[in-house]
Amino acid sequence: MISTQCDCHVIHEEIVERVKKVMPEDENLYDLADFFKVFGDTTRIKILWALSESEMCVCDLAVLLNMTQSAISHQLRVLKQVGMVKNRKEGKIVFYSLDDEHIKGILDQGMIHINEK
Amino acid sequence: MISTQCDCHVIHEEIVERVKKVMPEDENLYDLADFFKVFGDTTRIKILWALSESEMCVCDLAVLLNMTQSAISHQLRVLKQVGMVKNRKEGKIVFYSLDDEHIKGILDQGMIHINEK
DNA sequence: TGAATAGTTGAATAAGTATTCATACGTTTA
DNA sequence: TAAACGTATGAATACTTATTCAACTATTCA
Repeated sequence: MISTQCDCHVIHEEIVERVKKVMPEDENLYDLADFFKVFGDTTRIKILWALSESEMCVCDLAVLLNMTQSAISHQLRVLKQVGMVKNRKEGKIVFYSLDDEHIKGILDQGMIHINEK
Repeated sequence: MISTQCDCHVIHEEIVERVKKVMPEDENLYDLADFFKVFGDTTRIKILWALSESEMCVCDLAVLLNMTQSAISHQLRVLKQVGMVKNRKEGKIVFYSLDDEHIKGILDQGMIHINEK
């Protein structure tokens, strides 16, 4: 037992029990946090936003974001691992594009939200 | 100029220019990443999910999440700073609740998304 | 007033992560 | 085949951040 620092949860027992029942499984909440974590980085946000507009190669993205190819490549790897982008090879050039039709919607909704605040 | 490692962006100049035009301001994208970053932590996700069900005091949350009051308190501070939760005091007890009606919708949408994958 | 309770806070620690650098890989072209 | 190009990758570094610990505030109650 970690948290027995105070006793008011005994008084609020009904509330705590009720909330406990509607809480999703720990594993799902962990996955959910991991999902949002991907959007919690400016570089990845920019890459996703760019790709929502057009397929682009690594070099294009590096120029667009004014960053090194290496940094972009590392982040593309993260995005591919979580299934948000896919790629195709054309000679030496690797073109990346979105692999999830919900991405733009999520970005848009987030943007609407922060503009409301 | 950071990224002049390759030249294919010259060939793709039209694409890069077009994407550049639709990209939101850097500041907005930074804010957007910060917004999602809040959801990118299991503890905060759990707190938000719990509060979406019921107002709760710090102690209740600590018991529910099996964490120390201190850890919960620190995260509640973060959530309050970004305007996601508010609190009211009743004697010694501080009750927290959601201060943003979109939170539950965003959590739900995220959950639907990861369950689809 | 003094002890107990609920919560907050600052500093320290530990864990995670974004970028850089150097290098390696695969493809094209001279 | 050698050089050049576009990309990927591993290790190192620097930075961020979640939790813990100890101390502190504010409120209640005996």
